[in-house]
Amino acid sequence: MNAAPSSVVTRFAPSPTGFLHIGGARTALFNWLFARHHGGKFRLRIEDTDRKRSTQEAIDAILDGMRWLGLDWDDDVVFQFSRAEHHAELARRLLADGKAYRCYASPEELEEMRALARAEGRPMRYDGRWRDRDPAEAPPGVDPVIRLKMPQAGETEIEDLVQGPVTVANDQLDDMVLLRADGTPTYMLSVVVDDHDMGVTHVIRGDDHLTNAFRQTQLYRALGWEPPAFAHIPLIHGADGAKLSKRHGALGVEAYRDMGYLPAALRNYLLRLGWGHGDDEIISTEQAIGWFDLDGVGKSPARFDFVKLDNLNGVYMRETDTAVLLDAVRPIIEAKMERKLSTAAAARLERGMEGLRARAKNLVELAENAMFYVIDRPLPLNAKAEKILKDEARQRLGRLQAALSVIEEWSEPALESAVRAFVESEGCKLGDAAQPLRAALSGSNTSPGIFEVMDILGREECLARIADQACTA
RNA sequence: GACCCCUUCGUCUAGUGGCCUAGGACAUCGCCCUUUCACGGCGAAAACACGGGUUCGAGUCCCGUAGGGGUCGCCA
Repeated sequence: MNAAPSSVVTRFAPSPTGFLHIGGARTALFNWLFARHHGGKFRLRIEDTDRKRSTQEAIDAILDGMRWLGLDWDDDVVFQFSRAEHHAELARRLLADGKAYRCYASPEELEEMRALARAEGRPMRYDGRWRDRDPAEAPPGVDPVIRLKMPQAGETEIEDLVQGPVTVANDQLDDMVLLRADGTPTYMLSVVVDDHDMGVTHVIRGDDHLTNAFRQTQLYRALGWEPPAFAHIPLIHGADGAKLSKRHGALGVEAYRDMGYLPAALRNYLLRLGWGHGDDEIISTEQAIGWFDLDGVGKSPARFDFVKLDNLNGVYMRETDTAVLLDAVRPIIEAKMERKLSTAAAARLERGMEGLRARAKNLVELAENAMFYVIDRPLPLNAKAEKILKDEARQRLGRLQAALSVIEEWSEPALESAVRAFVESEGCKLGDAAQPLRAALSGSNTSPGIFEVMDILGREECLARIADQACTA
């Protein structure tokens, strides 16, 4: 299980109590990038020691989210719970070595301790009452927890790769629980042992773990191990600067997928949240791997901005192959229609993709904008189209229908010159013909270029759609 | 409350003592392109939290204040 000490090993270690949320996704991305940049390993560990809250659905959601984001991991996924016996064993070893002790304080006692500390304005810590007490004084019938004997004087310093040197006085750190009364290991013990056993060299995680790093450093030392390098990245905040909540976008990555975002765009966005490389904004994954480093990570929390994500996603939409887009958008369309696309409709969709993708900022919007290519007549008109199709416009459409029906070659240039000639003869502006045409053909006031639309729809369908709206009286 | 951390345009950021008259991007506003909507082009407005030092010189270093965040579980 040990990796060569010289090469970089990072890990992402979510607890499967919910989906892979956006903050976790960024943490995973940074770990992945750092490992790939150094040609090291990126490993995945599921911290499922909380049996009451861990679920298989959450595990699946996290794995799916990682795959969707394109963050592949090395080696097998480690399930922390499966290693519990090993963790417990190390706690007992610490006990035998005199580096840990049994504590018989009841939950009620601890609560009193906290209440008292709060009342006196002191930090709320366990007072170490069983640290040096004779085990013979143990109350009968109480299962003890095992606590680590933390140093009581001096200070602990960590050289954080993002935060810089951070020091805390050891009297701020209480004797943490290693093994619960029921004999199961706590998170603090499990992370340290697993990170060590997995050969993790760099622990890159959220800022909320910074204070844990001090206690974990002491545990490493008690165990006789060298602590890994730490990098605590700032948390992501909501648009209003407050902690990210669901309302702010603290959603699972699958929610972003369902909203029509492209994984490459989300990756780019997340990368730029708290990390920068000069003036670069659009950064490919290859470039990100080449450029990523920890000292480019900022120290202050960043706010999540959907508007910028939308813009970035639009950029990626325009750069993505139409074939890829087609595959992604087709199921969305078929779900909307509740049936499969006919061959003819699929062909139109394919041809229309180029013009469509430039106008959509996400896949959902792309699907919506593409609907007119695949639905059957008569087309429903939206309010704007309805407004365009006044009597005058409908009559003009009737005359245009006649002009178009005799056209020899149904191609973009031929269509354009035919419409322009028609406009000439009508003595109106191009828009006076193009907009009614657009409304009749797409059922909306916006669409890709009208001649492109006509070409893709084909003569028969166009003429029929125009006839549906035209007034020949 | 205690401890730790943070603070450049509305937002993400560049900036590591003189290159800063503080740069880029998104958003906003104007103009151009244009059959619509996007895209694109050009331009505008917009920030060093505040107060003290240090220095010939500070956005960059130090101290304080204010504001924000994180942590204080037999959760992870």
